[in-house]
Amino acid sequence: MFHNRKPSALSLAILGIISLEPVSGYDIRKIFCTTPMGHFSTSPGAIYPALKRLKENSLIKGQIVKKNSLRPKQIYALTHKGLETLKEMLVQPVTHQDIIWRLEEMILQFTFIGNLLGREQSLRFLNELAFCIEEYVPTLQENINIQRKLKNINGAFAVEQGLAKYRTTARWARRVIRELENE
Amino acid sequence: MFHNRKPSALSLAILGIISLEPVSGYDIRKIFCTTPMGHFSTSPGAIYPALKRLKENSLIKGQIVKKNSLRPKQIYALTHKGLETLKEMLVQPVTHQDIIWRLEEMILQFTFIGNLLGREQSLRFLNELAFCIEEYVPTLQENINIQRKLKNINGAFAVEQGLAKYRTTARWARRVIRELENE
DNA sequence: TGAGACATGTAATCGGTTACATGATTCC
DNA sequence: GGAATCATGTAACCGATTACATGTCTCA
Repeated sequence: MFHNRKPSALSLAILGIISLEPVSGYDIRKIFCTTPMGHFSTSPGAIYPALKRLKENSLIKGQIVKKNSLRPKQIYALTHKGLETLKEMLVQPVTHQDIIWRLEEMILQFTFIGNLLGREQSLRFLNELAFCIEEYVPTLQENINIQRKLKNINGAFAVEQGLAKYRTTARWARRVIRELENE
Repeated sequence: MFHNRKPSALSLAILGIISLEPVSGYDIRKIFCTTPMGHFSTSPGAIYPALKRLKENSLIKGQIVKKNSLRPKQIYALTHKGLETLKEMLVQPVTHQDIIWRLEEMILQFTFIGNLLGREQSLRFLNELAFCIEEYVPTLQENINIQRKLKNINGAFAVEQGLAKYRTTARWARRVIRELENE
């Protein structure tokens, strides 16, 4: 895992949550159920197997609270390897592909960058994000024109929605950059 | 399929594309590769199996072009059942859950509503979408306050991004409603 | 002492990703 | 006749969903 393939968004979210403070599987599920992070699944059938995989790959370790119980409760913490892996993931440059296919995951990454890597990396990340989006916007604009020429009215409207969302995200990034710089 | 479970977003996209005009699998893939609809996979390993399933469920039928060939080329069209199924999916009311978990899919649906069901249904859909989003916004706002209280600075910023995106989508919907009404 | 929240998990199924394989057509 | 593009598919793998199962603690 993570050597040969990208982690799922859910695994990343779990690693990030655990990096803030050690928690149990149930705690993680509660966070997913009560915050927008729940966007990446709230199902125990996804969360517990994901924890199992992370543990098998030595990215997290579980401390068993109630011993001698048929229902062992575990508190998970990052291992050294887990922390390094997470940090390495968070310093990766933002790519064109990322903003097309994984924008939500990028925002998730930003959440953890502040805590683990500090302001400078947050700024680096936001600048790259804004740059990639601004680079992508003309492509969408062109696509709107194509849809209009094809008389695909709703299609053109739909792409406009995508465009508006990207613009909003770029503006958000620029605003947060200013706020972080003025601290 | 579709009797007992929701179709995947990819299946819906394929049905919608075919509803516009009969096309081959390759044509579909080209559309995915060259438009933002590609958000729902561009991989032949997803598209061809999806076509196969749709065909097995009699939602589409394929007309074989080159007969007696080892590589039969097929042009797919909706069956009566397929058209009815698609229409039925598109008249479903927009729910709270939809805008949290499937917003992109909702926009995709809007693309096809105009062609298949006309202006009135487009307006119905957009009104429901805007209403659900506006209902959801306060929840996000509250979550931002919670994150701030927890001193989770980047977390608060991240939720702000989600909020801004929802607001943008609601404004987009309201704007498109006005444009459709003034036609 | 029973209800409900806390807490952890498994099994069946399904669909997407990646990588691979292969045939058909076009054009130089 | 070779390269590129058109065109259709399969196989291994993986992770998410749904539904189910079960144990534990708290408090009225």
